Amino acid sequence: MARTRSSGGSEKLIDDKLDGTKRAVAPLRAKVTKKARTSKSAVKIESNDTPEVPNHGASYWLLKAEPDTRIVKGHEVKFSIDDLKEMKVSPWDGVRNHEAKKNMQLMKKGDLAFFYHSNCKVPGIAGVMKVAKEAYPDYTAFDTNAVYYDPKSDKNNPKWFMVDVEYVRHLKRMVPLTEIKEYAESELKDMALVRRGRLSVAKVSPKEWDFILNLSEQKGEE
DNA sequence: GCCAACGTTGGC
DNA sequence: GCCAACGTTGGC
Repeated sequence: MARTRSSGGSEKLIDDKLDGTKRAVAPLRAKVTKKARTSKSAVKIESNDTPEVPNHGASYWLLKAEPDTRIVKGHEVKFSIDDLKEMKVSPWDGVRNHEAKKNMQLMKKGDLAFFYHSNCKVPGIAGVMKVAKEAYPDYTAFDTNAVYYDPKSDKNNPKWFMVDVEYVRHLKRMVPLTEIKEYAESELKDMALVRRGRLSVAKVSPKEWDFILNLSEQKGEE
């Protein structure tokens, strides 16, 4: 389950969230004083009421995609960090698992995510991206010709959602799954990637995030 | 390409 | 609403 390079498609079919969970609080840009734009009736954002999360309220995630071409129902499926780099921004479509979907619906614009390469010679974390658009209906589920068409998803009551992600960077060095597993009983013992291998969209704790970034900076010469 | 782990489906 | 059968994920 992963994003695939989708064949064209009307990207802005539906732009609004349909689940009504809109949250007014923008990711807090640290100390920058928020100037109300033209209107004094603009909502005042006072306090960071999510103090438990560092990095100013942003969260970290991990999303899996398959970088190698594979044929699924007659369609080529493939999406790598290089593809994302080329596209700059892309919808992350094709997630067909409820827990993964739920995680995508929790993503906030500006959150950071690891791009994980799965089902390939060397599975592992290849790069960093950020959430460019929060969850909205996955229109590929409505498209009878799409790989991940789901007849049970109705435009008026969408079953599947996606976010848009934006390329940030490749890691200096890809961090392979084998290496991550070396810490499965220590620093990364609670990591979803380790404990819930099949979940394609998972949360990453700030500590795990930093730990993996550190790994990627070490033994860098390849 | 095998297969373990785990998610989903459907009969009862 | 249990649970066996079935399907899928994804590392190896």
